[in-house]
Amino acid sequence: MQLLEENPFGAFKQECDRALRKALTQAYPTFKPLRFLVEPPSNPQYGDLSSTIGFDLAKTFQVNPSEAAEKIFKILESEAFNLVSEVNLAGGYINFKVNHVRLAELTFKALEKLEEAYGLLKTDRPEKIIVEHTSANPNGPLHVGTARNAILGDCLSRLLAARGHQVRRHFYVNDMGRQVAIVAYGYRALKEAGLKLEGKPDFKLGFIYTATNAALEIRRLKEQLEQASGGEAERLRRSLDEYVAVAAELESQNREALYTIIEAVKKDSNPQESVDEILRNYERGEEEAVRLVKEIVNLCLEGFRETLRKAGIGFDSWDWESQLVWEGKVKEVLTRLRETPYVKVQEGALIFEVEEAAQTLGIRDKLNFHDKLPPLTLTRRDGTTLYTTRDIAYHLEKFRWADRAVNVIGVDQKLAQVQLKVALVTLGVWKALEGLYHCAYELVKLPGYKMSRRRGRYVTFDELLREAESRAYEEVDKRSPNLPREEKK
RNA sequence: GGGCCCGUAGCGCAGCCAGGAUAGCGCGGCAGCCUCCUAAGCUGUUGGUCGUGGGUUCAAAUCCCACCGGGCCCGCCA
Repeated sequence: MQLLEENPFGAFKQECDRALRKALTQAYPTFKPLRFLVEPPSNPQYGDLSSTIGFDLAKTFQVNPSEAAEKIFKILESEAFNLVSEVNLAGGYINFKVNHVRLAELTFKALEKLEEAYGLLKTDRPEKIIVEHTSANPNGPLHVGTARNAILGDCLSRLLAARGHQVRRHFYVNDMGRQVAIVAYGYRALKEAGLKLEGKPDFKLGFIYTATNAALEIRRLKEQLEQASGGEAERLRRSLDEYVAVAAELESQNREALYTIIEAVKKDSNPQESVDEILRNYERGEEEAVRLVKEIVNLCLEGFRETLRKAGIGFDSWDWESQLVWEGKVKEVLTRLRETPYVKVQEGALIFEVEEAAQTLGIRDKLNFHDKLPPLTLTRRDGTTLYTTRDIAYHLEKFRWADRAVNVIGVDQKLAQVQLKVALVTLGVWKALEGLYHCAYELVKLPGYKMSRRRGRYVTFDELLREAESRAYEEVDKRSPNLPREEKK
């Protein structure tokens, strides 16, 4: 018997449970226990496993708990046990003690047989699971927020794999966002000026992003200020001051690069439009835009990979958002959703009535969302798609292979994840109802410091790793000062 | 305004869904342990009004209600 060979304590537990069930069919044949009847007691002095069966019986049959327990206990006394060394009665409780000699013997045998796999109980029903995690925007280095995501996702993947599931780790490359287009704008300006930055690629791009964003914001705010007055002007001025401060900080890092970008924005008659143009051209698959954006995204991912390697985190697949769009998967989703009765056109935009869909499909109370579900905008008035719309296409792809898709994403995305689930079920992917799992985590908050990607204020994952390493070194050095330098890690 | 999540030892958390015995774990603190192989370790110990107040129950950290404190969401953003 496998349980005995691989999980001796589990066998002990099963033995107790079975004996109790057998006794129950004799003493209380109508009683139907719904879960495991034994659990570890609050205090080990009572035994190794314990059952509160007396109290459960007392409730259903209106009897005294200790009497009910005693009735069961009397039957157990004549039971021939293998791993149980002692059964005792204590009020409504029945406690079991394990035969330690036998258990130890079996445990050592199991260790010999399983070696490192000991204790990792395999599931009876292995599933194909895609864990999507990290998925950071490729416009700067990974920071402590995305680090939390990466570590969580990687741990979860390892646990699921250890359980015997078929796990694939995916990174969703968000290359169609406005943020990437902003980096592309600044990157192009530097390239045209023949300027090359030094350093780790994702850090370089992080600088370019923040600098370009600041330059664009400063110009936009100045233009708006010319026509504003009163409180509105005050608000704009405050915002402007902030970005000027950001620019001043960047100036101390790389003055030449910053001014090259500012000059480019100054010369541009409509820089915002230029950014949008890059975005549009990229979405269209226009050659030059594709070359530019792909170049910077690949550079950024190179930086990500280096950081993640240091943390021992790897991926099986890097899924590009653009691929979904260019292959027509997003269009297909829209076509199929339009055929459902839940999608309507509102002022030119395509709206998916999520609440209505959930109710009609009868999945409303399986969503764990108790407020009215707001509608989801699938396309803007100009026909362009939104993030969640592309995410629907992405998850359709995931579920072609996977039984389950786990998304490690911050709690702030809760609603979007529910909307995504409803959309998937609407498109007939019923396994998404149980299989799409949002592994939500709280956003990282640093005391007295507000992180902001746009303002270039963030603590990077690399810094965190360096800090962890140096603190570990310090600690080891303190405790054993005479060891050689290889004591690192 | 509506909804969701969180509040348990100095810090980080488990236990709550399916209520039971003296509320656990890690870190930290404190006290010990190296004339030989990893002390990068081990042993012991300290430490809690389970956010507050009601209610249900023989029994509440656990269920119900109210309140307090913190976070999040309710975009033609991602």
